[in-house]
Amino acid sequence: MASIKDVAEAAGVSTATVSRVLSNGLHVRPEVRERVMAAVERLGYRPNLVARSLRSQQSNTIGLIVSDISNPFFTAISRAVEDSAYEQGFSVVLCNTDENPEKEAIYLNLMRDTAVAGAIMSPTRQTIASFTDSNFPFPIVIIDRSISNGDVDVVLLDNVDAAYRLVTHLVEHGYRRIAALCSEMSTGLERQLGYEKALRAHGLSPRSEYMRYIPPRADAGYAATLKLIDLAEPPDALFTVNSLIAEGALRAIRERNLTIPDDIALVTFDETTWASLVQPAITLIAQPTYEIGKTAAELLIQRIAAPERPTRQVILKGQLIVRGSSAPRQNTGV
Amino acid sequence: MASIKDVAEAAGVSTATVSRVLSNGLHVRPEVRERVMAAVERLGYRPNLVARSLRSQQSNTIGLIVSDISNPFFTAISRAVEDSAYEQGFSVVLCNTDENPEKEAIYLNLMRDTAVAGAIMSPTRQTIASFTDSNFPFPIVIIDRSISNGDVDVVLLDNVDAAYRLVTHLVEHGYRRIAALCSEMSTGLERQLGYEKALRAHGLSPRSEYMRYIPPRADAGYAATLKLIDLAEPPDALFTVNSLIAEGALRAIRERNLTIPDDIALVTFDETTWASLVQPAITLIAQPTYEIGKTAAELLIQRIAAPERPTRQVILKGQLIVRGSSAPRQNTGV
DNA sequence: TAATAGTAGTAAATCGTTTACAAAATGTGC
DNA sequence: GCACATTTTGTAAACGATTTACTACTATTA
Repeated sequence: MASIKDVAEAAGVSTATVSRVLSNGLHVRPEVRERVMAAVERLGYRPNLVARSLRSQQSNTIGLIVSDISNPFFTAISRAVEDSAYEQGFSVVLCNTDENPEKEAIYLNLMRDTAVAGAIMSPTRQTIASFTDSNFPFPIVIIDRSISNGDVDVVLLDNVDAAYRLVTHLVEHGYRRIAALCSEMSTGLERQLGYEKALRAHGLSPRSEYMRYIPPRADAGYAATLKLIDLAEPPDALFTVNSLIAEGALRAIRERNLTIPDDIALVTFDETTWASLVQPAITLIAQPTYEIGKTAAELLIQRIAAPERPTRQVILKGQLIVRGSSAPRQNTGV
Repeated sequence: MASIKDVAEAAGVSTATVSRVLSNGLHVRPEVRERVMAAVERLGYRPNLVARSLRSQQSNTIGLIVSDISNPFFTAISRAVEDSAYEQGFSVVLCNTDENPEKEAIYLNLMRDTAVAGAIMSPTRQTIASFTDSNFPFPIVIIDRSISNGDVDVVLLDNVDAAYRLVTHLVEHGYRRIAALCSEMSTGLERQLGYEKALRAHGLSPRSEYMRYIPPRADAGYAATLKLIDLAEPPDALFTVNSLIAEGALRAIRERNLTIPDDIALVTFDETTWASLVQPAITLIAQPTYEIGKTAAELLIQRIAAPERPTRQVILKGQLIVRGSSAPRQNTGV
């Protein structure tokens, strides 16, 4: 494969001149530039990005570190990140952590060792706890989860507000015994906050037996929902904090032959294909996933260009999409 | 950040010795090795992978080039690829082509310029047509689509067989007017072949008005299904070649207030969350997506280690999952 | 004891760029 | 035609690792 040396030789100039022609074209006679370009063309020369990266101490690669790309939320984000990166001439290294801090640490080290230009990540709880901005030798944008200590760029949903609106919607539609399936991620906790705030705002008090912390997985949502249904006084509505938990909940409700929303209403976070296809369709808060990913990529690329600019926290609002799963409660009161 | 030079200095040896300690440990006195390791530890030294890559002319990165990571099929594959890569110490660069040959070419050039160890790709039609194995300076494994010319590693489904079984299942359940929504990808064409083969094997002849070529998108599936439904003699079953088309088909069927399977049966390819959650659930051929991705990654990594080994074509069978959307046809014959 | 083999370590070349600096060429004003 | 500024070009040193060629030392064997 032709190197810059070959091009220089073929054009009868030094490598420095070739480099100048290719980078900015400054301080090069038009005639020489033509000769160089011709040689580049003829030899099919393409700059070696590894060498460039070594010399310039940075690359055009960004890392995307999420818990699981199979989660539709992160799938959409990754698509948005990759699109934006492509537009700006960056490429994306994909990393799944499975919420495992060790895996996460390994990936962060990899980022460092390969001199990435920056990374977008949804950190595990441990990392959030120990986070300080000086940890990393490259810029980072945090998505989805909030970081209390540390001055970083962040893009996330207004979770408290979103949960508040979702639960308020349930109350307004006549539901009173509203149970919640939350995860222990920061996201889940904030949504719990919004849930409780909404209950209180409408004169209802949170009941501990209606509040469960579970891992964000369908099987966990399934198991927890069965337990809720089997309570002496089962809930008349179920609030879940993500689509995987909701999926499990739906399966459990179906298994017990309950009707949505007559026996129990179901609302959740995150728009998915299935949420609009099942009958009744599911009421939910749609996160602007594509926009989150796009914004994160833009923030990152801007910071790469200007490391000293002040950090930004972008808080996006969710969109309440009302569907059949939370239709106004018939007849029965509390 | 500490370099190998700093470590060498700190340990009072040359950089070559440090390198040897870190790579194989050969020809180094235990005492010296200890000193070096201590220095590595103390300085928190981590080898610079860019430098290593430049010197060794290859990296531990592999490319994954697919049409769209949002397609659940490719989401699952990417997860499997990333898992396998992680286990073997490789990282994955994600590329979406949107079936655009130019984007694909840009990505392939990027792979070359960054000296990736290899790539896994689902090529666009144009690339399939012009494919020759000598095209690329790095190993490639093709997934999902078949390549006629060129001696490459390939992992794909036995599409003809899968489609044959799916359509045969419909026929056995009493359906006779079976329409097909195919894409023009090689995958779609092979599935069409299986569809026609199955019809003929059971004494039915393919009807051109029941055969549509459409892009693999939900909106296209929706539009095409409406047209089929509005035919003078509409089909009594619909065979679609992927989950996106099926999604559109389902929405169209719902819009026309038809009942599945009484008015029209629906079968498709690819297991998705929604296919098992809608009622009736959808009969389909589940591709072993995780296995496809895992196998592809393994083939690739093996070839990276041994470039001269003979190529392999791994053909996997799909799994027919029978559900309500193709329940045996009641009363009415043809 | 000398020849030989093997081990331990060093210095320098290499991978392909970019860039600071120096040198050469060109242009300008008088 | 000379001094000086300006533009163009080349030289060589990085970047940070690996690897080769080579030297020096130790141990083994006849």
